[in-house]
Amino acid sequence: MLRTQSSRQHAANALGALSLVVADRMNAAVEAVAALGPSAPAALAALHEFLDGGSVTQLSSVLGLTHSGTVRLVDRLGAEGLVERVGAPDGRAVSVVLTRRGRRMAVQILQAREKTLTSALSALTSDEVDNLAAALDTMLTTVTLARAEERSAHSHDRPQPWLCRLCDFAACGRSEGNCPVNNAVTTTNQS
Amino acid sequence: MLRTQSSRQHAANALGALSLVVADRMNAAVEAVAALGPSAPAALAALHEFLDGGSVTQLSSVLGLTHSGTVRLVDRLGAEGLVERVGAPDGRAVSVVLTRRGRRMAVQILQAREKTLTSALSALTSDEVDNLAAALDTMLTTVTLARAEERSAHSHDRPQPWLCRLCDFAACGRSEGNCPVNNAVTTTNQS
DNA sequence: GGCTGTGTATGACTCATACATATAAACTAG
DNA sequence: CTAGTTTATATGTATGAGTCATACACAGCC
Repeated sequence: MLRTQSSRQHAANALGALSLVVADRMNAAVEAVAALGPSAPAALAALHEFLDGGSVTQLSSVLGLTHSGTVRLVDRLGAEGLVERVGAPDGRAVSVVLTRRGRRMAVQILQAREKTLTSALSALTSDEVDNLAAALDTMLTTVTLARAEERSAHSHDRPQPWLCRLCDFAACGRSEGNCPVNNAVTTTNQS
Repeated sequence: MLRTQSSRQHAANALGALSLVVADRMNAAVEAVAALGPSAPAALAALHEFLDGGSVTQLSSVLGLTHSGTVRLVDRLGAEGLVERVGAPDGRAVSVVLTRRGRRMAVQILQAREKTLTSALSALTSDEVDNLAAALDTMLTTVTLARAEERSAHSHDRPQPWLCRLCDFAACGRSEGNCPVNNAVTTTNQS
């Protein structure tokens, strides 16, 4: 039926517009907090959430940057007193740890992000939010699987940035098994 | 009730993650087509959809670039044979028009965008899509109004990029009055 | 015909990133 | 125990998109 077709098209278009504007607003809110390059907020959030004390290489793969790009980024963050390089047990590796300022800033970043997101939801009723959440989870699963497939199909192209960058792990419900992204990747053993 | 609260938080987080990944994928799909800078696809789409023959200044405000940045962009697009500068009736102005190649590329860009978006929707039933579309429209209205308010509040900061860049006007239903963004701005006389 | 505003282009610079290479530490083989 | 290989980080150089300040070109008005 034609109605279904055009309805899907309208939904697709609205999804594109909303994704663009929400991502724009998140990035703007988040860069206002940490105004070093586009990757800096994601780096701080990642360190705060699960990577504190990690290596530069780990950080680079999370951000989808080259190693050298990540080195420069850590340099900038270090110059602002947001992170520190400390020696790792492995002599050649480096542990990147958040300073107190860095952690505060990471928290601010996550709060700014959440503020823009809840504001977008503000006109929806609780029921609508629940329905929306279900659809979002389904779509996240779909997209996560699609990404994994693309990556394994032609692995020559550049590393993809981490899908959950800027996520708030507590809100996402990862530890309770409610994160669709995490569930999708673990069932197909992708990182 | 706590359940509602945490449910909203989960929804917000999922919205952030999905927006980020969908925007990433759109941009990736679209930059693969036109590998000139991040703004090039949006410029071609805008010219194709509604701005063909427009001036550099108009383009710059649509893209949220400075005028000079837009001049460089038009230079690049021109060097690739995607657009042409032709004299406008006003001697100082310049009409930026798509070449045949440029228009083809714009169409490809919109198709690539639509492909990533429908793929994200693919696991949803028709009913779910309809519900989702309603929620998306509501959220688009909310966000559009929030943007307009911010813009009027402190108009000193840099121009915001156009919310509907990369939109497919046919799919969005703008001409039938179904575009929530357009409806929101016209009721508050913003552009 | 000379001002004043509007539209476009150019030059010098910034900044984040990539690419290629260098250094240094750890593992492994003989 | 020394030599070669792998892994991790750092640096030098280049690129490319964008900004700011400015210059140039035309239009309308007095």
